[in-house]
Amino acid sequence: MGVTRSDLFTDEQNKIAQVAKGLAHPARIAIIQYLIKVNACINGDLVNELGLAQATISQHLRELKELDIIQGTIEGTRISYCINQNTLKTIQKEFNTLFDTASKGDNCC
Amino acid sequence: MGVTRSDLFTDEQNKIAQVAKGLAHPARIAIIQYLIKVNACINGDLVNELGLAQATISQHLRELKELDIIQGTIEGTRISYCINQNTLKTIQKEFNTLFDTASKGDNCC
DNA sequence: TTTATTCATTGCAATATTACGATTAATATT
DNA sequence: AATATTAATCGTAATATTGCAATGAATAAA
Repeated sequence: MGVTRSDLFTDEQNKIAQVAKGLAHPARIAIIQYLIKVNACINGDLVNELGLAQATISQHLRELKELDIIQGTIEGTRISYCINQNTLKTIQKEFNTLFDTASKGDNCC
Repeated sequence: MGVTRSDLFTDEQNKIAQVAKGLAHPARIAIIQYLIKVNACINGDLVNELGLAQATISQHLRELKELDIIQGTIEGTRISYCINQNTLKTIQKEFNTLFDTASKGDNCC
């Protein structure tokens, strides 16, 4: 065990959970917020900004990149990272869909 | 290591990450969706619905309860669970705040 | 060419999460 | 009282995540 039984759930449920997992670390929230603020930056900037080791930042960036929340452009020895606004908009819609249906029901117990 | 350095981040960043972590499992998404659909249900209903063991469902319910996303009312030997709509609305606002600022900037790299 | 800069990757240790059987506690039912 | 139902909790195993030092690869600068 220790492994999520994703076979038991719908693609939609797995997808939302996966995105939520991508947002489930304050460093990754901080990276997203910083990228929104400065539009684009490199790994080294985030190391200074967040105070985590370079390898750790790199790991968080990879996770965000795998979810297509950010993208990177090679510039010599540097890689310029930025937000993928389309993905973020899609995620926002998915969360809102989940939340909106809740406010329609009667209250409860 | 293996422990999140939450001291490095703002309360807001930690809070959003914590909520995201609560949503970061398909079973918990499924529980939320099911509760929205049927308004209220008990642990046993979710065991049948999701196909996970009773102890596992109980664990997921506790996590959702700790985040105040759901609440439970004791009814004899049963506990009736339901969505806490206020919390869900607050969460929705927090996520939208995070995402909305992103669409204002220039695109990027 | 040598050195510096930048970042991904690897390997490891510490901790967290997921899942479930077994047990316990509490209330209903007979 | 004895039994059934329901769900929390405990203990344990398997796996995932977090963090960092060290290394490697790639380009830039001297």
